[in-house]
Amino acid sequence: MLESLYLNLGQHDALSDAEKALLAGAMTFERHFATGQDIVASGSRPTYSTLILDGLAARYKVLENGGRQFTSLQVAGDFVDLHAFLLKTMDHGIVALSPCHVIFADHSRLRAITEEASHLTRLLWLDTLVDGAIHREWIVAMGRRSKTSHLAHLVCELFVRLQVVQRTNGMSFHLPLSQAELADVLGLSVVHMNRVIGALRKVGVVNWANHTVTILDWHRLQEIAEFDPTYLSMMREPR
Amino acid sequence: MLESLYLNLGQHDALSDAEKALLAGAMTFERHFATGQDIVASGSRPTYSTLILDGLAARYKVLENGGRQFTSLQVAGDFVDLHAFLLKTMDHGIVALSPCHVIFADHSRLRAITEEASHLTRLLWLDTLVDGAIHREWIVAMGRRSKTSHLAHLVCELFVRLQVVQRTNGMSFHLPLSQAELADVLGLSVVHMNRVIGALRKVGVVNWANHTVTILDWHRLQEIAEFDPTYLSMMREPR
DNA sequence: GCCAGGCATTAACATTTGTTAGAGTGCACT
DNA sequence: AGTGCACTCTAACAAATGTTAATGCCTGGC
Repeated sequence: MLESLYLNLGQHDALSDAEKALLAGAMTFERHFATGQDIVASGSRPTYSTLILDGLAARYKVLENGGRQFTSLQVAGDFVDLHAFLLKTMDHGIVALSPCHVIFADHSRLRAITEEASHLTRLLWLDTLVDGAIHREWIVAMGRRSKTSHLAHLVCELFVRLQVVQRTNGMSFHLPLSQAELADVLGLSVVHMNRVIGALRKVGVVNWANHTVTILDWHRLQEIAEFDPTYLSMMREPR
Repeated sequence: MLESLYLNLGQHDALSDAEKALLAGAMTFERHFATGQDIVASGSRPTYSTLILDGLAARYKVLENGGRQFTSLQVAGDFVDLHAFLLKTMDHGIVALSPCHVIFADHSRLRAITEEASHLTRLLWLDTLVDGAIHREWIVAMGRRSKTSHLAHLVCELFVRLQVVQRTNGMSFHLPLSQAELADVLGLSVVHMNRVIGALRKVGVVNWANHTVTILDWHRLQEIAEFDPTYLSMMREPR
């Protein structure tokens, strides 16, 4: 059940069986969310953190003019709101972008982990630090990359992250995002989003149809994106 | 010496004297950096984390075309690279934007804190989570705010953060950033940065001269920015 | 099979933002 | 006082991006 979490945390450092048991023991009940449903509401003060077992979700903020911006995409094995364990109040919402199967980890049990299992605590902390590293990469992409490069970077990042939790299929992966939703990731209008996707298709490095992305030329895609996976900390080493 | 750190961490939850002593015990030597010097190099693997005692620094990445993007601004009381304690490898650089007085905290002693002081560990973790929350707010600003609103938001954020560590003077604060550097924060060209600053000046909510920002109409500035400080977690509560 | 609704795509035009170039300003150094 | 330099500010034009609107395609419900 928690395989994807073990794969996600375990990519950074070895996870012992005892630690896996502690994580499993922190879990409470499961739940399914339909596409478009809010998994966590902005302004709420959750007493548990949500782990995605399967599906795609996103953090987002909505502005007064109605504009929406996604600040992260979350896949299987990701805690969507582990930060709320200490931040307490959600300053943004989390929405299901596909049918999502999730399980909730109780904050009081996470707290017990911080008191009794320092190595596991560091791994959970690290998980939120990688989140932050991804945020920084998005800031760079939004500020200084061309839009084509930004999109290419997103494809690279998602491919690598999905590969860790075994949700890729060869060089393909499922990306159930409409162009309007993608526009809310890159901060573009829908029309321009369409142009940018067209441009990336035109260079021939990806095939993008039916919500499935197939990478045709990984090397060239990585070049266009200037993608360097260092920020994902995928090296297994003592933490 | 560590007053600004105590103020920064202590805004979220009470810091005991014992915890202050643990923090002080983690510190090793101090150092001064001149404006423009790199405090931490991209790609390095530091064995200590850097706390700013005074000055302004920034995290940044440089792209192949020479473009630079700042991903955060760090003020007194901030650890600029606490994340490197667990991420290990720096995927970005940190540069001094003013003369910086810093002190280094040894990673082995931080590790000891995670093993012996769970509440303090949570506060340090929280510190990095607030970092992440600020990143998300920047993503929203870059993607969906007008440039004027983005700039106004930055001014609000810096004012509030500097107030916590007592680096404001009434409604003024020192902001030693050239327009070119500011452009690397917002992801704009220098020319357009100049236009945007002009626009914010024109509405009359700030006075901006000699690297000093004075907020003339806080209420209106906050409105332009749609600034909601929730993300900074400034409420003191058990963590 | 027909229809309604969501989504992708394109066109025409408006607005924002970037680029290049140059003028003005203040300050450190001689 | 004169010079050089970094920074601010402006102008003119080019390129990127947004807006509005329309078209076509697919799919689920009937």
